[in-house]
Amino acid sequence: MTEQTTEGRILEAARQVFMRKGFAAARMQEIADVAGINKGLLHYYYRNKNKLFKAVFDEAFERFALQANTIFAADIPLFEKIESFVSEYMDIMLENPSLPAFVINELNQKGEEFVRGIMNSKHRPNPLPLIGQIQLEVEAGRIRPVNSLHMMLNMLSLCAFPFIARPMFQGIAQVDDATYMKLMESRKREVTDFILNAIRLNQ
Amino acid sequence: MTEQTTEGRILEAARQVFMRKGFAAARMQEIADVAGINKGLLHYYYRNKNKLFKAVFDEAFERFALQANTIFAADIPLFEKIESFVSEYMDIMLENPSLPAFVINELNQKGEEFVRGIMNSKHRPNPLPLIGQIQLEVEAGRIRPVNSLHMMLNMLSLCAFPFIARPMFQGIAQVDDATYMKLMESRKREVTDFILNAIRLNQ
DNA sequence: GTCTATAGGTAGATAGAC
DNA sequence: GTCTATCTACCTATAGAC
Repeated sequence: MTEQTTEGRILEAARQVFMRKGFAAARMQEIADVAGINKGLLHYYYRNKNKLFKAVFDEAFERFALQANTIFAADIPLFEKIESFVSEYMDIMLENPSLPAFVINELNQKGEEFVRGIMNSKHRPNPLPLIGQIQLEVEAGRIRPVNSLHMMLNMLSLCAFPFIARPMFQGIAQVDDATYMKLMESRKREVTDFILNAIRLNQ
Repeated sequence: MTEQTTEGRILEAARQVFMRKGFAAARMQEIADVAGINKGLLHYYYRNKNKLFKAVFDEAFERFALQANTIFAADIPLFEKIESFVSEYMDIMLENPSLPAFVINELNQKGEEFVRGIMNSKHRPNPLPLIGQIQLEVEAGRIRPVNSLHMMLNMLSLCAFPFIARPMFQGIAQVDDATYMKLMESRKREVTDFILNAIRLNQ
């Protein structure tokens, strides 16, 4: 799967290094080493560290936002939507376990300006369709009277947190990487049931 | 509330800068400026950047672990424990909103060695009492048959994630700092109900 | 396009005067 | 204890040969 073009190999190497170290601790030299090319070439393709980082970050962020928005806006019943959100969202993270922490960390450390730039991009997350749908179900009395904003936050929290807090979790639970992955796999069913039970009315 | 001793003012300044920028992006010069002292003094009190950072991080981590462990091990019924955990844990974070993201970010970026050191410390988080208690309730048939490890993860996720993902959340929901804080305050009740409803048996 | 060499700037840390 | 001055190392970025 190694990229063939130099530009592609640089981007792939940058992904690795930026995700592991974060922007501030990442070194252009290390990216060049991982890519197996000379440091000067990084500046030939991407003028400076910031632009290289932005290329990596934007791609990572959009992958998440796009997938999420597709599910948020899908025209299916709420319970099905919750199930597909949890399952599909956790699948993306399982394929790319360090991506969520990377995005969150950088949003926390870069300044407000950076965050504003991201949030004004075309592919920003837009949970409004889901929030509206939850509200409708509440008003129709078909689920418990939950606050729709908090409800959406709950869904995100339950899916994403275990990946973001992975080092802490593995440290506490004393599990190796393979076990951790299996736990995340089984978590899809567990979280779906948890959410559905929380909002289902007693029949 | 300004610290009187020089050492105290250094530590307070280091807290501010490290929490906002993270270890790698934090500058000793900025810490000195915030503390209103000379850069050389930082090295007089704390030999180097690493030691100063460790002083800040350890204190932050232990504050969280200690409070959590107290609740985890309390000898009270599960439903009360959930309620007090959510309420008290979110209170700590409300008093110190950038602390959870700081701890998580650094655990993600520093190497395995660092994480191992933290997790072997005396005051590491120990959720075993809570996990055992959940398991007992399940076996006794008093709550739904949830997986106790995931259940504990759910509690942590619902409380901590909104603070860790705060920039993203505020960006998406377009809310200012004051509104955000009010939302987190109301979230205590919302999350408690959410969890209890998820595990309560239909009577 | 890709390399070598190096400029230019900055960070952490130390030495030594007061 | 606190400051000034400075050393050394490293990092980003550029210039220029091939």
